[in-house]
Amino acid sequence: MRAKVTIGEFSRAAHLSVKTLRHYHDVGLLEPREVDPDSGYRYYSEDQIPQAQVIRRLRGLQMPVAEVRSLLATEDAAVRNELIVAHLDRLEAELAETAAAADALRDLLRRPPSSPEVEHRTVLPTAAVAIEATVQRNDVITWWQGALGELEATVRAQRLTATGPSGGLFDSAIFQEDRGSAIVFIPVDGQVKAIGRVTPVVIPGAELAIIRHHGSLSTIDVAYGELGAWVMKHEISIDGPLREYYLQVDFDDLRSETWETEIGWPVFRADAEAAR
Amino acid sequence: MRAKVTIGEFSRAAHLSVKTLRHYHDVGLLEPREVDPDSGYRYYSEDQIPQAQVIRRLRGLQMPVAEVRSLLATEDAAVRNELIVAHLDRLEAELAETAAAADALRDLLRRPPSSPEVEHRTVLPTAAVAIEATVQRNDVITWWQGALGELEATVRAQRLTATGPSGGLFDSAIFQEDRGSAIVFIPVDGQVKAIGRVTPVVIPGAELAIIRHHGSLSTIDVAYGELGAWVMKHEISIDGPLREYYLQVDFDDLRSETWETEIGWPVFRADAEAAR
DNA sequence: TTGCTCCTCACGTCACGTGAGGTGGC
DNA sequence: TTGCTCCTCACGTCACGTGAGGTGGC
Repeated sequence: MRAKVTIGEFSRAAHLSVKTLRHYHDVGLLEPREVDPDSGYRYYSEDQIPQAQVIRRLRGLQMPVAEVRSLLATEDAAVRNELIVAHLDRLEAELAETAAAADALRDLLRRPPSSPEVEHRTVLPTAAVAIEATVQRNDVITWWQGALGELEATVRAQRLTATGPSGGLFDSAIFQEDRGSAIVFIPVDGQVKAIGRVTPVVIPGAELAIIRHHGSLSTIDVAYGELGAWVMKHEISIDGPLREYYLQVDFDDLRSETWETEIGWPVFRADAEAAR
Repeated sequence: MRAKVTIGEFSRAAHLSVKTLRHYHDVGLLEPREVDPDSGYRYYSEDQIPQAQVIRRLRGLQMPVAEVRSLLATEDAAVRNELIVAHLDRLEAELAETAAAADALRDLLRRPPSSPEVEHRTVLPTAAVAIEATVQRNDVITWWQGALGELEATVRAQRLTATGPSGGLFDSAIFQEDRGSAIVFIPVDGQVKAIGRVTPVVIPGAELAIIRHHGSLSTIDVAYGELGAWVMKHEISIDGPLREYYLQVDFDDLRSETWETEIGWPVFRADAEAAR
């Protein structure tokens, strides 16, 4: 025995508003079992309630409607559950991120205003193995981790010798337009075979203003801000990719306090300006 | 010495996209220090970077733009920091909520499909002390906790005797339109003085289909669904407020497994239908 | 002078909510 | 029959992103 009920009644049992149910019909997320062709009245069946509840739960956990829909289209219940659990795991990681960001902000508020120590450096062209890609701002960190891992594996496999710390070049467009070119590299000596995404390159030389960031990468934006302010104040900023050098790393924990990172900002006439 | 820089350069140092900076100008969240009246070019000052960074952090923590703006308008730095810390605390509570919701969903997926035990009950009109209000869906739980607390305090203060478990009446509109009337009550004997929000009322009688929900209130929607499906299937659902009775409570922890709650759904002709 | 940077609209996105104006069902 | 429920537009909200078409500065 299966009853058809109006949208209002279904709304009460599913704990979804009438407006929301109509919206879910429009976008094909939850279709009423029957629609009266004359009146347009939607009729739901009592056995659609569990479905509606799962939708409500997933939306409550910020899963996008499109994702919920494709998830529910999955026939195999086991696969479906796996997808949900995968989302929950991602969510958990995000929660940890947010909690860390909150901590970082609390720290920031307590931090005394520091006068940054900025150093000038002339960097010469350097042979290296590198991975390059066009990345979205939000994907940078994930991409960067994977790419550095692949580079290190390649260096080990080909028995190359690193001639300096690993680093990265980040196109301004990544910050200005949320999308741009990025390169990570490890300087090496000798003959390199291109494998996978890894290619031999020469990292171009540059005049850089350099600041050192101690600790978690989640607060590196502060160092960027200090360095940016400094080069602006001295009116020596020029266009070009921003650089990072990873002096002390801990790839297992990006929020570890053991990280030591240098940030380089392209400038001109370093020597003349340094005397100011 | 204070330099004026273009939007693009400021963007790199602040790690905010050019589009975002223009948007923040439009909505008055972060105004450039200077705007060229001819070209419309925006010029930022290097000393605006810390401000931009705080904005970026707060937005990263989902603080609405309007809230960020009013926060930054606060002159007193100590007050400002307090507001931020308050937001972080709220956020933390939300994170815990989300984590619990994720757990609840995992449970839901593991739960075997139960055949709900539904009972019919004729409830007689009952004298009670009560608090009533028009509530938004999102505020229901907060309101409900406060109101029940106030009721209990009143019962103790006036040395009244509870004649049954506390309960609530929730207008359908709360679920159907996200906003409606809600009442919480404690049945009592004897003379009652109206104090604060508390008034003496008679809770109307009703024919109810009742289901019992064991454990955390965060999964009570499942019980609502089961009960709703049951009354729909038996075609005896009628309009009227949904009811709850709190048999075992633990106000310190809404997610405690010790909660015992009855949900009542208005129905008609309970006896005739019960025979089906 | 070229090419890059900056500008202003206007519209799109996401997941609904709001409200007007009207009809259907018990 | 009344009043409640349901319907369909069309537009609003929030925080930007996208893209067209055009101008300014080194």
